[in-house]
Amino acid sequence: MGRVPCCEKMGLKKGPWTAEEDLVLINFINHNGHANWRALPKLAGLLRCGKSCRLRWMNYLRPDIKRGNFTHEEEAIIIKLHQELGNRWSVIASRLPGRTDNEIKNIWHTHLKKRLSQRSRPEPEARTYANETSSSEESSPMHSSGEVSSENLPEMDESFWSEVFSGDDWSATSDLLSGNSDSSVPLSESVCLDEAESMDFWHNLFSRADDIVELPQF
DNA sequence: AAGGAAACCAACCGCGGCGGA
DNA sequence: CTCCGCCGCGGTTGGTTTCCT
Repeated sequence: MGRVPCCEKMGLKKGPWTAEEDLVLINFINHNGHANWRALPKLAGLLRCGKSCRLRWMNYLRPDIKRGNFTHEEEAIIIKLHQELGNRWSVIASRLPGRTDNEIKNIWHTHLKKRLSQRSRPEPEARTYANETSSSEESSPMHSSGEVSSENLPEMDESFWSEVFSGDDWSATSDLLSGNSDSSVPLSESVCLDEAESMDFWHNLFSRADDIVELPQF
């Protein structure tokens, strides 16, 4: 008896999501919604458990997610709400539009908790999160919340996609995207994006993927 | 330049709550 | 009323990246 662990079934994939899995999930949800997470991976043709799909969507792929650094205002809200609510991350997240409970939880454990505990002491560290956030806008592209304008992005027309998604050969696509392909220039190299740009690149990409990538037949 | 330590964060696990049968 | 299945939540892990010595 007992609950069957969600990924215990044979053949279900675990670990980091690939770009093509993301696309399949996004396309499926865009077309069909996510009324039933349990059934979704099967219908979408993903070798993932529903839980994993839900987590990926909720924490990373949702279009309304705000990426990038937390502002001081957001941090203050988190601290305040945590004082009021404790570890009720989903409630806290609901008060911060665009932020996920997972993200808030991570920020809390990695920065805010530490900072609060150090508050009574001076901060000798050269590299504190406060320093990062205060300087991020101007100095750190990785953490910048600034937008990468679409004109900076590579043109993603049909030929781009036909190159990236050549038929049903997803592994080749993966190789191309990850730069493992020895037969062509890796995408990451050819477009020379830093991390923040990549993020926007993928957001742009996802928003346009609908028109280009066919859903698996089911 | 290299190796170790610390930081970061995506993803997994397991439990509790809720709703339908 | 009870059981069962699903969803959502919070805690935790582990791989990767960055920093420090």
